Order: sequence, then structure tokens, then C-alpha cells
Amino acid sequence: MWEDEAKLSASGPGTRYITIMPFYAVMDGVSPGVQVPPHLTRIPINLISTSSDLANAFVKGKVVRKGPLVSLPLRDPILKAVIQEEDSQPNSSSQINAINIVVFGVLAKNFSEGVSPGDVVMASGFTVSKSPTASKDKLHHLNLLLSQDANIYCFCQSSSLNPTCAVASKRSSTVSAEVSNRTKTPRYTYTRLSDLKSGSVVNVYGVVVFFKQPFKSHGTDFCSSLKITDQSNCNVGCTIFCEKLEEHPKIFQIGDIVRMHRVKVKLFNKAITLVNTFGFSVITFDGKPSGTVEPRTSSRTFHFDEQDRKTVEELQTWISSQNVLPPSSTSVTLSAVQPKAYFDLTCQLLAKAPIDSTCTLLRVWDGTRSPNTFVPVDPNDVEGPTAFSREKESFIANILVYDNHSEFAKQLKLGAFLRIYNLRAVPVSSKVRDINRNQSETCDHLALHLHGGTSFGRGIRILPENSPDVQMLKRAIAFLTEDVEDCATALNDSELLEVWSTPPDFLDNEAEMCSTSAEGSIRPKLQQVTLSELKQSSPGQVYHVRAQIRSYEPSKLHQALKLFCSKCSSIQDIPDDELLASIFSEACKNSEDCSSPAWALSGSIELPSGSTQRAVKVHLSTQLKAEGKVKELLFIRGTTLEETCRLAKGYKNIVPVTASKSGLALMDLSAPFLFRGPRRYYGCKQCSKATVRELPSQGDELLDEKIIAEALGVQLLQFVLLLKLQLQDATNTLEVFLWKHAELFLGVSAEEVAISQEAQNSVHATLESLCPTEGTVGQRPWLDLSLTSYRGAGERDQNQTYYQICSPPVTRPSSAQSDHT
DNA sequence: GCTTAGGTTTCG
Repeated sequence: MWEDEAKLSASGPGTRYITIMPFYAVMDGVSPGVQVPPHLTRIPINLISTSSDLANAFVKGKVVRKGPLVSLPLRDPILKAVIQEEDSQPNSSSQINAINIVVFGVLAKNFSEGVSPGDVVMASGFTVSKSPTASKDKLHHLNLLLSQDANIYCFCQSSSLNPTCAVASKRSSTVSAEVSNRTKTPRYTYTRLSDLKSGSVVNVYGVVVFFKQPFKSHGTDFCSSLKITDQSNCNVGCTIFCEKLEEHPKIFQIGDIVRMHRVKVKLFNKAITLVNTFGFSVITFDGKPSGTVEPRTSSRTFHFDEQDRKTVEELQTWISSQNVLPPSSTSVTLSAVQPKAYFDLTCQLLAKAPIDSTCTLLRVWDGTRSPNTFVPVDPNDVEGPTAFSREKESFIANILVYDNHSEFAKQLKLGAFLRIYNLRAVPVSSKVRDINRNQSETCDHLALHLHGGTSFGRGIRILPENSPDVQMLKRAIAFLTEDVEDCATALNDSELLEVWSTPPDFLDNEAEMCSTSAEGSIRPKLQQVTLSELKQSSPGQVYHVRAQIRSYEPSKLHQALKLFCSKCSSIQDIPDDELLASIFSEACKNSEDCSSPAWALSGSIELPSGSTQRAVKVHLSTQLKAEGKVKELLFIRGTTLEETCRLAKGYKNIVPVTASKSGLALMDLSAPFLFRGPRRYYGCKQCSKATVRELPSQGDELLDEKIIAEALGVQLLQFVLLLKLQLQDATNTLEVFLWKHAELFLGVSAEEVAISQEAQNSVHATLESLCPTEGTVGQRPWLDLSLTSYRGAGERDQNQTYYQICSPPVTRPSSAQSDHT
């Protein structure tokens, strides 16, 4: 991530410019003032006394001694060090220029990991206490005490061409600065799983092949159990005991990557196992490459550098290149739940109700049609809505969770996004009298159980809002509620049609399918129809069909990727790089000086341009800088597309701007208004009222594309996939659109497809499996699909009926299609 | 203060 910056920094001899980065600055070593708040004044060590104004003071000195991090049970870790002023008068032997510092808590851990002897540190926000060792060590008679409210700024004397973010702190309680040109020394070494020696304490990286959510042990702690592997192909079990849940590894699925520090290698039953020991820490990563490597942790501070990023990416590549993971990927949507199956479900909690002392009912949905999971419950017991519209109800699943999970479920908040592991679908048969035909029929439904215990990883996990799976789920649910509830969407049909004959939107009139149930307690099954029957039916309904895919368009996947505006419902193609490059170069020409906004710090950075360098203007929010979030958001002016992309690798968010009469302005919205790593975000030209302004403070919350778009008045466009499939059965063929449910259908997020070859390959593989280019038609799988049919709403096409797929595919053995032949 | 668990379901 930092490579390009490093090149920038090292690009010329005698580099003297300052780049803006969060935890370090590439500096000339002479201008240390950049990172230290201006209200602080330096106090010489010999002048420190109990009567000094310490609130506004900082000290500066070289670390001449650094003690170990001492962790005592039930106490904050402590670290002692000695700093010595380098620039005080050498001949003033009577003056004491060195002092003991005592660092506590996370800061101590930070210091331990991020500061080496020889580094120069500045510290502020400290208090003093009498030094008990003054007579012995001949240092200052006071100690500096640095705890939570203190800041330490570190200027590492030996620096790196790959500057490492040595002391990352979410709340920037610590800032470190590094000078360029150092040979790299890794701060942590990681042991391959094949090289573990019993009795040693090691740091390891691994890919999760099995895990259990943390559960209460019989002792004092929660216990996490996992099994990991790495390139050495060894499988190693790990047991993590921590009192606090948040200290446990945040594992969401098999294939996640964990990094653990300070685990002890033990032998149990002749097998190597890893158990956490003092100073244990863990961070986890998504195992799927997504262009950005984001550590999952609740730790305020953790070490994470360039080498870590590389290690994670190597593991991600290794996972996808090998058959590392257990074969069954059991994550399914509600619409695909098979009787008797165990599966993991990602869903949103809508309501819940206690059933008895050991059992809780969770009512959830995931945006797909639910199997019938009827559970009788007293409405008085329900937390949340007691009833939903009949159509909405058909998307909701009832899950009974037992024992330990029931206890956990009681604490869940409505609206939470959950992953429920190892759910079981139990088929239940019940005799129902059909009033119309006056005969008994067997009407099946599924009971969804999360049994007690933790075998096979049974459990519930709350997924964070920013996880890719939750993002996908939210889009599916948003589309669903739009379909189900919003009958008044204004649609710009002609524009939709222009974009590769996209259909007008579908207005769901909550058509009720065959209603042959007894007292409505069991939802009727949707009737399956043939394509011929479907074509003769009236629009505005949902149908089930069993069909094969005969062909699909577009054949080039990138053409299926579109940008969708949820406000005006317009759909547009993603502009190609050629067009973007020309927009950027136009803006470059236009980038003469203009007044910088009052809220911004403005400056320039040098970019290599052929053999020379040229300056581009950068603007940075004063407030973000004050909060230590220098790297969070950068406005940049006068760069080419290629330069912008390169810079985007080093900063969380880059907003390209251009000069206008009234100051800074966003570029033409045909171009992305925001670069986040490899991700590019676009705004709707029609619906945006964009202005460049300072972002409101987000506190500890990290900026994302939504917050930035909103602050800049940009209507964020959503990535969507749009395909046209030709279905066939024995009776007919039918063209259907796959759009709103494309992500669930294809099992990828459109945004991921936009940046990841991996995701593109996966879409390709899915389509290839459903509609192989080779082989005969007879070999193609038969799919159970739900289709909505609707009339065109535009003038030109109001007599036209369109069809859209509204379920993920469920493949059936090809013999199953014999009903309709 | 130095344990806890040590993957393997299936009652409801």
C-alpha cells in the first residue's frame, strides 16, 4: 500500500517536502513541528518540576534505554524508558538532561511495539511523580507518567523506504513519524505452522478452516476454538481464552485470515495446539482478496505494516489457488434452504419472542423468499412488529434457538445483522384440510432450529455494518422492500430503456398466489407454471418456473456492470478509463490557482513525472488533521487519472477536485468523485448538488463513501449487475432480466465485481455452470426460479410484458423436469 | 490466579 508513496518520497536526492500521512511523516529531520499541536511548548528536562505548567508542555529526547513491557494480571501493562535530550548544552554537566518515563496501558503496548532505542520521541500530556531511583540512576528526581491522556510522537532514527505504520492507533492517541532511508527490520516474526516447537511462544498467521464462536467456559473466560492452516499445509488447532468477548478473534466465516501474537505451542494428544498467553492479541482479515486489506479488531492499537499487508495478500492468493478450504460452503439464502440440511444464514433480525426458558424465536429475513417456517406465538410476547403484510411475511423465516443460544439471542437488538451458524432445517409434515377440495393434503413446512451447544460451530454472530456480506444483504433487502412496499416509485422509463433495453421497474401489487391454506397459518406454495402458461398469464404476479438457461447477455461481463441511482432510478454504463483520463487531463489544464477554502490546509506534493517532478495541490481538512486522521481524506488537484489511482493506494479516501471561479469544485460527475483504494465511486449527475466542503466530524467513526457523498451533496450511484437471460423449458422460451436479485443469484456483490478479478471469475464460473458453452442442451442444469412479470410503464412499452428473476437459482437434478414434458 | 477446552450436531 505504501510502495508508491515510498517511491515518491525517495524520488529525488535531498527530498525536503512533507507528505501528509496519519502516523508518520517523511521528514527532513529538521522540521519536527508538523505533528505536534501548536499550543504545546517544549520544556527542557532540567526545568521540569512539580510546579511546571505541564498541561501545555512537551518534552523531547532520545530513547536511551527501553525496558520490557510488563503485564501484570488485573493491571495495565507498564513500560519504563529513559529519554535524554540531545540538544542540551554538553558542557553543562551540572544539569540533568535525562529522565525516566513510565508508560501505561495501550500507550505502553504501543511504545513497546513502535519505538526502538535511539528513536527520538516527544511526549505531552504527562504528569510527574517522585523518582524512587534518582539517587541510584542519577537521573531527574521526577518520573514522567504517561497514561491514557498522554501523546507520544516518535521520530524513528532509522527509517525505511517502506515507511511502516508502526504505532497505529484508532484514536490517534499516539502518532509516530519516520524519517526516510532505513534498512528494514521486522518488528515481528511469524512462525510457519510446520515449524512450531512445543513450549515456545510464537506469532502466527493462518487461514481459518474451522471455528467456533466464543462460548462461556467453565472457568472465568470465554473460549474460542479454531483450526488454522497456512502454506505449509499443516492444520493446527487453537484455543483462545479471554474474559472479554471483544478480545476474541472476529471470525465470520471459514477462509478468514487470522494473525495472532504471543500464542504458546503446546502438545495435546500428540498434536500441536496453540493457546493464547500473556500479551496475546489477534486481528482477522477477510480471506477473499478485495483490493483493500482491512484488519478486524476492537483493539484501539495494533501493529500493522506493509509486510503484514503482503502476508495477508499472499495467504488470500494461496487460498484461492489451492483447495485449502473444506468443500462445503454451507452459506445459503432462505429461498434455497433444503430440508434436513445444516447451513449458515446471513440475515437481519426483525422481531423476536421468548418461547420458554430454553428457547427464543427469532424472526429474520435475507431478501429472498422464505420457506414456510410457521411457528405459533402469542403476539403479546413479541418484541418488534407482531405482524407484517402478507407479502412481506412470505420473506420472513422463524428460527427457534435453544439453550445457550437462547440466552445470547435475548440480548440481540432488532435490526441487527446476524450470521447464524449451523442452522438446521427440519422438515415437518402436517395434515391440512383443503376446504375447496374437501380432502386431506399433506402440507410440508420447515422448522429452523439452532440446537443448543457449540458443536460444528453452532452459534450466532452479529456482523458489523461494514462487512461486505451485510452490504450485499442490505441491498437485497432494500430492493425487496422497494418491490413489496413502494408502489409509487417514479420511474424514468425511457432512460432505462435506452440503457441496453433495461426494463422499467416492477411495481409489486402483492399478488396472492393460490390460497389453499387452512386459516392462513401455513403459507401456500407458489404454483409452478410452464413458460407457455406464464406467457399467457396476466402481468403483475410472481410465478415459479423450472427452466434451463439457453443463453445470456452480455457475454462480456464488464458490460453487465452498471451504475444505478436509487433516487431517479436511472441506470448508466461505467465510463471507460479512456474517457476518465480525458476528463482528468481537462481538469488538469483548468487547475490554475484558486483560493483555498478556509477549513483546509493546503499544500503540494511532488509526483515523479518522467525524469522530473511536478507539484500537485492537496487540501486537507484542518479538523481531520487535528484528530490525527491525516490519511483519512485528501482533496487533490491537478493529477492525471493514473496519478490519482496511484495516490489512492496510500490514502483512505481521495477526492479529485478542480479550480472554479468560486473556489474548489468537484470534477465533472462523469468521473468518480471518490477513490478508495482500488474502488471508485460515482455520483448521479441529475440528483447531485455537489459542493466541496469540510466534512462534519465523525468522531471515532471511519469515513466511508456514503458519509463522504452525503457531505459533498453527491447522490451516490450504486453498482449493479444487469443481465438478460433466455430461459427455456419443454414448452417455450422466455427472455428475463436478472437485475435486482443479480447479486444474490450470482453470489457476489456488484461492487466487488467492479474491482476484483476473483469476483469476476466467480460470476463467470456460476454462469458457466448454469449455461455451459460446451456440451448439449440436455446437460444444462434445470433451475427452480421465481419470476415477477410486469407491464412496461412507459408510453412506448405499456403493452409489453417484462419478466425479472427474483430468486437465486436452485438447481435440481435434470430428471426433475419431467413434470412438464 | 494460571482454570477453562481439547471441533464432530440430530429433544425442543
